[in-house]
Amino acid sequence: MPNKKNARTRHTSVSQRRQVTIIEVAEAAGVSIATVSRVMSGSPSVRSELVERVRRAADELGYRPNPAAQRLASGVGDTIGVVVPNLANPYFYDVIKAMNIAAATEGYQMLIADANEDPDEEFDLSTNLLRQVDGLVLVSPRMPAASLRRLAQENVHIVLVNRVAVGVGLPTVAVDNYSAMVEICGHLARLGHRRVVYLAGPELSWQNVERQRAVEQAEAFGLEVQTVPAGASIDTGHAAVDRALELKPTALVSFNDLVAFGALARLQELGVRVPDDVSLTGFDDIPFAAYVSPSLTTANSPQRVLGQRAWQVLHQMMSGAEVDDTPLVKAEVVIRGSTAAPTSSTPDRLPSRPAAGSAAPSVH
Amino acid sequence: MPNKKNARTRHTSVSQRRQVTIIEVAEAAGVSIATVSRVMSGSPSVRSELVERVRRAADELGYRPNPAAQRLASGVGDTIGVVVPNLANPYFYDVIKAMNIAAATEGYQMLIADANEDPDEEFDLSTNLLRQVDGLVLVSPRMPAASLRRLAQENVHIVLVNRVAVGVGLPTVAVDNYSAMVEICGHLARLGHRRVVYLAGPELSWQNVERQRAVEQAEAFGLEVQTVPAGASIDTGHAAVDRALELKPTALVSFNDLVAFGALARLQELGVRVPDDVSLTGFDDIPFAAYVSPSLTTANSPQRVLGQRAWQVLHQMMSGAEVDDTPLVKAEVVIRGSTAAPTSSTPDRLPSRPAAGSAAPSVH
DNA sequence: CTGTTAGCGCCTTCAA
DNA sequence: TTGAAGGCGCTAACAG
Repeated sequence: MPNKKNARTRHTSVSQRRQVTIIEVAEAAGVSIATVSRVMSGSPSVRSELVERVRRAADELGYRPNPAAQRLASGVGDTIGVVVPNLANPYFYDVIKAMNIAAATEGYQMLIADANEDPDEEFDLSTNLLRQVDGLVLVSPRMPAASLRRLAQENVHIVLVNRVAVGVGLPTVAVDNYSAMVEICGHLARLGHRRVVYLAGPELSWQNVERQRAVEQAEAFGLEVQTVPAGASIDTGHAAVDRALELKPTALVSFNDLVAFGALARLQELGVRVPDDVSLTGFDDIPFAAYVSPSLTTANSPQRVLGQRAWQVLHQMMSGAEVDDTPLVKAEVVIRGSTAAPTSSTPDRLPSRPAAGSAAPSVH
Repeated sequence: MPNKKNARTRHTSVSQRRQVTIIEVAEAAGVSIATVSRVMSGSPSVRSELVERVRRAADELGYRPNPAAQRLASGVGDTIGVVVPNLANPYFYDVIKAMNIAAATEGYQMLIADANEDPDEEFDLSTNLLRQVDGLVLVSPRMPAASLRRLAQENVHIVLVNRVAVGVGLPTVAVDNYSAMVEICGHLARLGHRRVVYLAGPELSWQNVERQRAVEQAEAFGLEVQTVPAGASIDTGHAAVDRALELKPTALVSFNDLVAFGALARLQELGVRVPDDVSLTGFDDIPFAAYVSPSLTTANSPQRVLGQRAWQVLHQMMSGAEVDDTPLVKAEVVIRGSTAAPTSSTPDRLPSRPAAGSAAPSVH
């Protein structure tokens, strides 16, 4: 508890009024606190006259139950926790937003934690949240399976999003990354591409593992695949391009859209044209993928569905229902302007200018 | 409390263990619960030998204090609430993320609520959150001043972000929208633009009021300004373009970047070239503004600073410190590719094709 | 420095 | 259908 009570600033002029408790309501209504409690929780076994009286007293006094007390007494609350690797990634927002809406519909609130792409922090935040929420959603967790297993042992309901962990016994909601990525590679192969570089995501990311597996699998289609480590954000994509180009690929396959954006910016700085000189693909189809230029060929990972389903599963667990193991969610490949057939004259030497003029976007 | 306890699914195989309480730790360590409490809260007045014994007992048993009980007993907690109009707007990401990081550094957690651009829900969510958090941040609230005033009366610390409300007595952290928008208009005027349409944001948004005020003020520069209502999201921008074009402007000034993105997409569908046929500006400089094509002229609203400052102010209030009224944060205008001098041949009739080929991004 | 003891506000048997 | 009373787990005086 980092806090002290009883603060006062020149902004808080009005005399702070204490919390209205159930006792005051009971007195005002001339009933016992038990009755008030019953009325507040909508118990049917209260004479309607009393219900009326209590209701009136309650909102005249502006009574609102104290959640901490409710939770302490009843053992349950109305909030769920969510841990994400990085709050700055739009991909997660859609998942979170969908989840939040679904949860709010049933009266639940959301405690959010940002792990900053750090697996250890992820675990710490999770254990911490565990104590105060009724359910926990881990979105794309990077923490090791052993950590997940420890969490699974705890007395809280947990669901995993976009992380399939075998032998952990946690229900999972995930996208079929593999198939979609195979399709993307197939698309490139059909266009006539041969040399492809995969701009890899975070090593510990299940999604990265799946996508990379697919890309490598694509060698069966005659693609020659090499991998360059990048990450999950715009700047890692930007930074990885130079190494990737040394391998003289005709196409760059990015871990996700953000990496692709970064790569695109760098390519433009270098004067390498997309898709004329090199094709580029993303993954996730975040809302901006359609608005960059050239618009990005990517795979539409249905975030909203994921979010809704995650809540649905969690809710099932919390209400003691049997949990359906949900199948992988399909991701649709979206062909846009950033991919095309390779030209015969793949540039063997690159332009030496470090950056084009004012048109070149700067990366922060 | 929407919840029931005691759920069981085929996933939760291990026998759920009860919460370890302070009593068990006390017994295991052979001390009183008061001592355990002291040790856990780092009180200096405990013999180091006992500290040691308690610590060992605590983590052997895996003891973690129950936050609900702590909060009930002490009256304070360690979580702050945040209400945003729309979680899907990237503008808010950075504000939230910065705030979250700052708060986490001091041991605070974040309860998030999405008001879905609905002022009433905003108020409800706020009053609800009020009961269970130690501080509340309202980001760009659209609710009426009267509602804010009621909230201000409550026994919680509140800070406003990007909403200046006079006579409400709530500390505020905000961007200087007005000056930046005046600058944007000046930029257009210097380029030689005369007829400008403002794609307005949400009516109840203070930021919109400020930006619109600035645009209208720009008539002093010789700009002829007309306003078309749009909103705060991509699709509202997309939808507003047709009406805007009827006014035959040489430049479109958008409420924010998202609206500009939507407008850009629609303009491209119509075959109207940016900036050749019409210039376009945004506001906020979200990370993607540099990556669309043409890259967007906009104003860099320093979200991170806002987030940090919001936390700083809130923290000051919560710790009873005097609150500095912070001055408006300056927004820098960023000139990019979407603005240029108007050509003499402003298209009087538009191309009739409803949409260009595969290059036209689709809006969802 | 340490232990005892009231509560914090509410829920929930258990009787009536 | 209602009320009385015992906790929920912890903090914070207050004694010693």
